[in-house]
Amino acid sequence: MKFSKIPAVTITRLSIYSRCLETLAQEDVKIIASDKLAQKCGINPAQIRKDLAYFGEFGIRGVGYFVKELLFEIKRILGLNKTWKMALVGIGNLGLALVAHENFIRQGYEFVAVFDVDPAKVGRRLPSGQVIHNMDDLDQVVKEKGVEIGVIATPASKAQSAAYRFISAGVKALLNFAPIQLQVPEGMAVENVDFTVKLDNLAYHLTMAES
Amino acid sequence: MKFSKIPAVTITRLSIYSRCLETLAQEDVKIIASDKLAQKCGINPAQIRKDLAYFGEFGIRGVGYFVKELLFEIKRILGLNKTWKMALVGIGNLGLALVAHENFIRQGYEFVAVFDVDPAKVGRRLPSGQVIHNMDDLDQVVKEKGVEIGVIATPASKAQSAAYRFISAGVKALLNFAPIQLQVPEGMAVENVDFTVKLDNLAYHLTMAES
DNA sequence: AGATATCCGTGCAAAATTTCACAAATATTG
DNA sequence: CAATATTTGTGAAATTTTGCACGGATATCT
Ligand SMILES: NC(=O)c1ccc[n+]([C@@H]2O[C@H](COP(=O)([O-])OP(=O)(O)OC[C@H]3O[C@@H](n4cnc5c(N)ncnc54)[C@H](O)[C@@H]3O)[C@@H](O)[C@H]2O)c1
Ligand SMILES: NC(=O)c1ccc[n+]([C@@H]2O[C@H](COP(=O)([O-])OP(=O)(O)OC[C@H]3O[C@@H](n4cnc5c(N)ncnc54)[C@H](O)[C@@H]3O)[C@@H](O)[C@H]2O)c1
Repeated sequence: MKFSKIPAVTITRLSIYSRCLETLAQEDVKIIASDKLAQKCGINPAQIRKDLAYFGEFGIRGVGYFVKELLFEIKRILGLNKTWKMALVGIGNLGLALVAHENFIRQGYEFVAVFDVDPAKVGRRLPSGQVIHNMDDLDQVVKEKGVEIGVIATPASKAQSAAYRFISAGVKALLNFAPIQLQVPEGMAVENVDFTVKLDNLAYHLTMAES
Repeated sequence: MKFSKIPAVTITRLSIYSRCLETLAQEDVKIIASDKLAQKCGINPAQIRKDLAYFGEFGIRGVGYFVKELLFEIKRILGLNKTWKMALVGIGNLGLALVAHENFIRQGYEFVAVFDVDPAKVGRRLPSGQVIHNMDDLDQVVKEKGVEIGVIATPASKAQSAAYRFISAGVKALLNFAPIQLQVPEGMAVENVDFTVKLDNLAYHLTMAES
């Protein structure tokens, strides 16, 4: 496990570069310099070069980077040269939007199973094809389908227990939409998506700007 | 404008502390030490004290912090002693979930208007009460209702134009759900909520953990 | 009351991250 | 082909952020 010393922000930025490069590739841009890419991402150009330097040399001096090649390399680094299998717990308002979102599959992420406790929902088939499973079947279904990433979209009060279910089924990565800090064993990867934190940042900024 | 030297991460953490303190208040915990709070948030206790020190002294040595008092102070710092008025553009799958989310109002954020281009949607009233406006009315409605935060949930290709609309209507803060980097004038506050970036982080972690 | 334990606020050092600036490599121009 | 212009990759400096460790304030125990 060469966890080495690569900063988490670097990974986050790689993801942003990848996004940007995808757009450029669509626009049929062949080559791009770190300056231009930096401008597009709102990031310092030296930063981009430093980030890439953790993983190798991908550019040509005096020229720049081949868009497609760099995109391919970044995706390889991030592990996006495969499709990751996700399962969702809590198919409410947000869960439905997530499962319906067809961009995920294009990015290499697929919902292979969904779960809920609501008896009115369990057993129904979603427009995207998945049948809503009972929570009792989580362990079995997760193992059967080889789920790698667990997505939690239950009410906050149920998120921790949902996390435990995933953990004991052997899932090693969680994406949590509930506004709580999950307690997980060492070695688990947890990412929180928290809209309110972002809103609070905006509120602070607006409040400061006034004074 | 005393933008001072307060790190953005500090603001983000304040938001997390506030979340945690709210839970504690509900559990009727009166007093908490930085060590305990730190544990709950997965953060170093000195960090918490440092963060708070930017804004004043809120604790009592040998005792800790009064939960309710600290919560109040943090909310005041973040500017949450008022309700912020938001408008949403793009009432699709995600937009519907956002508008339906009743936690926002509890946290001090309210959707006072929603917009879309789809003629089939414009004019309809949502269960949460708002009528879907045409994009042409954005400028007027935003000014009329005093919208302070613009939320963008359109397809990525339309997000920049939606941003322009908000900007020219005088909105100073944007919450962007589309997976692109918005170009905005100096002084605007923009926060991106990007699920895929989070997923990419998980994918990287899982890929590394294997080797 | 004195001794002991707890815990905040903060100076300072360490660690992490960002940015600069320049050599080296490639391209272009006259 | 030499001179000039780009642009990467990277060491070193600058900046930011984190974490330690301790003085001082408060509480508790004997
Ligand atoms: N909707 C949003 O825009 C939004 C925004 C920010 C955060 N969130 C967070 O996302 C989560 C989901 O939000 P939502 O709006 O979809 O809520 P919701 O109430 O619409 O849906 C929750 C779903 O979880 C299911 N559920 C409840 N308990 C469960 C359990 N123990 N196991 C499995 N499933 C269970 C419910 O049956 C329901 O289908 C919440 O934590 C919310 O705070 C949502
Ligand atoms: N649904 C998700 O879970 C999810 C996840 C990650 C990111 N996103 C992003 O959020 C955004 C919205 O996603 P969605 O799933 O709700 O998409 P959607 O297609 O369901 O909804 C988009 C809505 O925007 C409206 N719209 C289109 N062009 C517009 C314009 N010019 N002005 C105003 N409104 C316009 C459409 O009529 C539609 O109602 C997208 O950028 C998407 O990439 C969504």
